[in-house]
Amino acid sequence: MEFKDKQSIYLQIADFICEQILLAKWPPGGRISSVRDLAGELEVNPNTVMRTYEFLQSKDIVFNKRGIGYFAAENAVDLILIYRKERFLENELPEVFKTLYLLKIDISEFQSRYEHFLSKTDPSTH
Amino acid sequence: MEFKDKQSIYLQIADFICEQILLAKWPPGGRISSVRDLAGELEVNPNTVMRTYEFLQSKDIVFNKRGIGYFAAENAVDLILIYRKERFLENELPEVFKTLYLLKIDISEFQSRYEHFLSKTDPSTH
Amino acid sequence: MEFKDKQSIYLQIADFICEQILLAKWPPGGRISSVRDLAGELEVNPNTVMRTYEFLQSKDIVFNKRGIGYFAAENAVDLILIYRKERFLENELPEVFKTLYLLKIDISEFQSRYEHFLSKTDPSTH
Amino acid sequence: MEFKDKQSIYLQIADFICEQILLAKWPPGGRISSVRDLAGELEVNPNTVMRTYEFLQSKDIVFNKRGIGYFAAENAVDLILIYRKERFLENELPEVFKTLYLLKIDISEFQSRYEHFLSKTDPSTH
DNA sequence: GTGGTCTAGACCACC
DNA sequence: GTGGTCTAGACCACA
Repeated sequence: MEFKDKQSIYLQIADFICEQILLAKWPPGGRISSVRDLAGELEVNPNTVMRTYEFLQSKDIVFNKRGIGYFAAENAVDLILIYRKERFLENELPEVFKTLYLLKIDISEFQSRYEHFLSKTDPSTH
Repeated sequence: MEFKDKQSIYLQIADFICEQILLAKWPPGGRISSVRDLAGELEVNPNTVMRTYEFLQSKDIVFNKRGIGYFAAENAVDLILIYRKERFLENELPEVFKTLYLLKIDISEFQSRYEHFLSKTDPSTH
Repeated sequence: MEFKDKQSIYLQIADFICEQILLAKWPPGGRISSVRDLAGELEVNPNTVMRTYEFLQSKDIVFNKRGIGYFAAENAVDLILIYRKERFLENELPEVFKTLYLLKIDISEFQSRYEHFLSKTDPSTH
Repeated sequence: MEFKDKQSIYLQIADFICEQILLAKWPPGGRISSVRDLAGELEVNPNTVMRTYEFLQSKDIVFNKRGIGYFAAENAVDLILIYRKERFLENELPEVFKTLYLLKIDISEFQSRYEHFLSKTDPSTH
């Protein structure tokens, strides 16, 4: 996994984990990778993964069983959707709207670009 | 002016200045606020504004007349449009698409929210 | 049985066993639950119960007959009282006093809460 | 400052800071020690203090001004009182009551010990 | 094996 | 100067 510079690695890992859960690759209630395993897989320091897990635990998206490991919460999908939707609608979307407006990008151009994106990502919809 | 945590203050100020120019509130070729004035107005350290001006100068959007002050470039609007459009299409838009997809936000919901945004921002279009 | 995060599980089980003995639910000199049974009942790993028994054995509160099982010591009640009283007066009480002082909780409030606690726990005193 | 073994250092530092604020030694709204300074003073690693500050920030007890430092929140005293009172009433007090009951410690003995504690801590009340 | 904490030291962006 | 992040490596308690 490659990381971007603009955001801290441990938050990028958090987003990655949330996506795995949203896409049902990691089942709610199930055990998730151990700190050391995930660190090895992503080629980062275990402390960095630890930070990610602490962050997600503070949001109740994952929880810990002592000596056993971390687990995705049963309602993890809902919590992630709430958390990301809030972040998106409150912070990101207004910025996008402002930029569309300032750059005079038409909604139809936006739409056609989105359809192009979809056709690459999720061919099943076509 | 309030600043967000996720992005550095000097870049947020740079965006603010670009918007003023795009919206024709600060005319191309005209003198822009002095470092000291703008710092006082935005309640930030003058060094921070200085950094913003240096950043914009490196992009040729503003220039400096020694001892007099900073001025918006004649072609500032074009430069800003190029700069922001590139940033938007390359970096921001893919993220937005991914989020729309993950959160299952429909394009029609996006569109109606955008129209609502427009009606608040620019009543002249209605 | 639910366990708290702040203290290790095997010590919480030790306290649980001591309470059973103090409350005369497990008679001194009598056989106590097998490691396997108690582990099943509390839904923990047998190793964890094993550790509890070893800990209590090191304090002479329980002892082991090889091949038969664990037994509460004849003088278990006295030992537990000495052990817990020491821990309480030396460690816990000073912390409680400090908190009462910092939070400005009056002794009368403390007392009324204690009476409420007693009326729930041990109705025979009323 | 000396630390106990049973609780992690960064949480002990958090309690220490809260006490400073409760005792009005660190004024609400005022700047608190920088990460490095406090680390040097307490003779711990800066990362450890950093963790404390992150923890307190997550509870809104302190906040950060970028590049300037950490500040105690204006309503820090209230937040600390709420936080500690909740922790005390929900977790610690029931344990104390149970112990008083199990060890058959009389409330009058508790009270006299508390008065002795007060006379050492806060002579002004006598 | 699991997580949790701490240290040491580095580098960075930012004010 | 400030905080923020990351790495490396160590040690510990716990299951």
